[in-house]
Amino acid sequence: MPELPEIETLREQLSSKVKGAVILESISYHRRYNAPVRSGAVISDIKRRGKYILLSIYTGETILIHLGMSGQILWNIVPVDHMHYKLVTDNGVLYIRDPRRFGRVRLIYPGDTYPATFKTLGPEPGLGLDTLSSANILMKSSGYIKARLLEQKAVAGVGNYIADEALHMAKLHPKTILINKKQAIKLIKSVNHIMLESIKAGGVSERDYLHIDGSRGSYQNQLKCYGRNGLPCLSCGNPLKKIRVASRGSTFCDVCQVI
DNA sequence: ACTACGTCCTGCGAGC
DNA sequence: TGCTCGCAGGACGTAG
Repeated sequence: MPELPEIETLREQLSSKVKGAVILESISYHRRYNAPVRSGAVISDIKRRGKYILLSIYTGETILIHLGMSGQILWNIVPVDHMHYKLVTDNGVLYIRDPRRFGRVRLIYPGDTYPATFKTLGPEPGLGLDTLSSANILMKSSGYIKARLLEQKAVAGVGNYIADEALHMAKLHPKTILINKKQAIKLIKSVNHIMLESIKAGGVSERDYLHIDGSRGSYQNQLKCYGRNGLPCLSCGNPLKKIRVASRGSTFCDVCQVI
């Protein structure tokens, strides 16, 4: 959390606010969140890659934002605590609140290298996703299937809830190692479907995640697996179980989801 | 080149 | 009631 659907929702919401806005001040309250952009710089565009938000500036710099697991972006709402960054523009103020401080803000200059994960990041989800290509990437990787999804090489932006939901939809146990092509394609299609549905619902506001106006997403109401440990599986009624896979909590149905 | 693991962090709920 | 403990979890640095 926040995963790709949450970040995409924030990007959409910020788009009309920041495009063309003139930056007046960029203030860092913690070294992890720092983008020393000069006053007067104009934001030309807002993009997203995986779970990153990229604010492009006309002169070529990019403000790179990652929200870690508890980060929030608020527009014209001053956080009461855990405020680590503020971007003042002539159109409003962008605040970053992040209780666990796993997030990051940095300024990329033209010619600078992006974080290492950008190199291995897989394709973006969407109606045009090449499911066969992503399935092949998934089949070439090794280890537990849950860990392989979280590597984000087959599809970018997968986090823990999307991985758990997709594995449940594709009826695969998180500790599955061997999968055939049919299973791989089904899993990729599940990932893509869940991401698109979650974007439609404005993401999951289960814990920290909020929209830029402080309102909540609603996809948490459609989760069939994640966060439902002990509750009945919505497919078969069997109580869902929780185990640790790749150092992460993994909720699954040991009747529906087989290795 | 690859994989695996420790690190960063605070809030909250479980258990004693 | 009040304490401690463990978990929540994405990305990155480093070790092997």
